[in-house]
Amino acid sequence: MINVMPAAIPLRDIDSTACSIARTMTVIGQPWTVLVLRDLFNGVRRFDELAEHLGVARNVLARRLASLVENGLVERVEYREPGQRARHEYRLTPAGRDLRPVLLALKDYGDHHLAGEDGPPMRFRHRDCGGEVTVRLECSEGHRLESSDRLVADPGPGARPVRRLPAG
Amino acid sequence: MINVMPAAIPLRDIDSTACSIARTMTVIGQPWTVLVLRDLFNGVRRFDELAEHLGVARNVLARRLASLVENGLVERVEYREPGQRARHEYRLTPAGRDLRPVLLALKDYGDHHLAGEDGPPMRFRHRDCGGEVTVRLECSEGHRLESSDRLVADPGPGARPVRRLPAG
DNA sequence: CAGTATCCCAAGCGATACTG
DNA sequence: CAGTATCGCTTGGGATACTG
Repeated sequence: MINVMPAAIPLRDIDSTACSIARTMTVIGQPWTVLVLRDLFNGVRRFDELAEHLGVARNVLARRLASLVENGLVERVEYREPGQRARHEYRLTPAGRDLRPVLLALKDYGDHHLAGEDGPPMRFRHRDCGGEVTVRLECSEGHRLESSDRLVADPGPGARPVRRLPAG
Repeated sequence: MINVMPAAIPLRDIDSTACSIARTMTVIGQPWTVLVLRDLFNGVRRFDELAEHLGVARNVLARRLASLVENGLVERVEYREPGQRARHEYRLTPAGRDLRPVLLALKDYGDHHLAGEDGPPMRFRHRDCGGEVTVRLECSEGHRLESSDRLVADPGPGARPVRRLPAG
């Protein structure tokens, strides 16, 4: 049993933008970004391939990739196949690969609530056994949370009160 | 050991928009939407509260809430405290609550990669034991995936080939 | 309190054309 | 192949004022 400290700052007084969810959204929240990441996870790596598969304007794709590189999620790598001229490709960095649970959670939700009659368009499987992979909630004591209503939020050490404008 | 069928359609030939990730993003991908959901999860329920806490323009908030209601993630409920006049509040529906893993995955990523020196601004704990809750990847055979590179994607039953424009 | 209506303005998408 | 440059146009945010 872990001791739960009383909340110093009520949740609703925490600065809304100093929040890990908000911060992550600033990095992946723009249109196309998540789909670019999905394709990178799926092995689509070259600029033209991405542009065609996504159906996105090329300048937009260039911006998104630049932003992903700038944020350290993707790296641009030059490589040369034997006998070919040099090319470059985009690869997820370790930090980028850490977004896998986000994409998987998005996929799980879509499968459950937005899929057609045919079932999910894509599947993620465990490479070792072929079992279908999903996200689960689990606490540090090893309990699995079947339902998310056993979960409670409170402020952490980095919480900041809302900055209100000084009256006057 | 589950038998893994060979992929009928190569991954990169799957229609990019007929994808559970893309579908979920159409529902929660607009600016502010995820933060509205976060606040609803945290118990902020009334329009003005949301507007003030988020710092969003009121017409924008109205649009976002309407969209969430339309998509079945949120419901608008009228209620009356004794002696008060009627009010209404916004509540997550069961479908909306199913987005919890998405928000938690976003939070986990932000905590690991984008948090300041003070540590995470918010914590999710197991109501029963106080342990910190995180997302995990797990397969249907019960194996936990410590690293996401043990994961492989392939087309599911709902996969559709890219619709190419007929040449001509 | 809980929105709606209106306006202005900036960001940003997509198309197209161009470059190494 | 892999982008960059430019442009027109729409979307959509924010501020403000108004309504039940």
